[in-house]
Amino acid sequence: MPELAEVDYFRKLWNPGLGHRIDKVLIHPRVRLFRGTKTTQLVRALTGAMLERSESRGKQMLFVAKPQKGAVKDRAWLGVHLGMTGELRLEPADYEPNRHDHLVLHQAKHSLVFEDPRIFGRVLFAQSPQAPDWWAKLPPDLLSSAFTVEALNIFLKRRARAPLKAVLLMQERFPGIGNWMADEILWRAAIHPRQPAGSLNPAKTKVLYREIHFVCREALRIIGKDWSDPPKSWLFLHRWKKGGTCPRTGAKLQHATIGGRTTCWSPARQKLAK
DNA sequence: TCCTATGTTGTATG
DNA sequence: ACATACAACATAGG
Repeated sequence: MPELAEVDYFRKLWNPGLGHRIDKVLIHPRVRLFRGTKTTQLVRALTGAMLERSESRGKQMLFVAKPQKGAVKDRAWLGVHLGMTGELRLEPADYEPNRHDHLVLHQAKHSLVFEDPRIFGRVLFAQSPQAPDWWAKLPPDLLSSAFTVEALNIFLKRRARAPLKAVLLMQERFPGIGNWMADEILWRAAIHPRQPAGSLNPAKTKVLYREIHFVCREALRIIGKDWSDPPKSWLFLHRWKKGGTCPRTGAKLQHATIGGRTTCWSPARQKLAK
């Protein structure tokens, strides 16, 4: 389920483990979640290491651990992506992994668990003095100063013929935006999800930019804090309801597959513009 | 049985 | 080379 705010919520669930040693590392025998990484190296480096800090950027998370005394000096960098069904949990110290638990970090007081039934998620790992490229080269955060209206406009022009719904899902420019956030943003901006990305005038581009900011900021504040629901004034709470109506117009919401994903919009509010 | 699911990626096509 | 579209990945639940 995780997009920008949900990812940050899950990241913070592991906060009680920060500042504590990892005594044991358990890996699911089916290592699909670890594709592209050497699990033996990961287990060796993290065992005995002290979990120092974590960050999230878009849908990616990073956990940094300091190896035990006497071991190599390089930090251990653990990358986590939750895919479609991934979750992080905090469990008791003696926790035994279940069927869908792929990574379990045992500590003295807790176990840090990464569960993912569909295995669309991913774990990355590196041991190096500096953050590895897969972390350092991520696109700028949508709330950072590097994400400007100009940057938005350039990207929209390059993806000119694609529907905006599909474009907002592109992580290379909109890290953290997923299916529900894209629908929420377009609904607020009163833009039809099929509107070609290159067809927005400067005023509409600014509106889109503003709503990207609004949804990212408020989602982090509300959902990212404690998984609270956003207010009823958001599309979020209405979009999957049977016979759901637009909280602004009261008209019936519409659904269709756009950009390969089920999309919800309010036809009374979001009209295709020429 | 068939359809759906808050995501990415490899591949085909233009 | 670049942009776009879509099947594939894997599991559970309606």
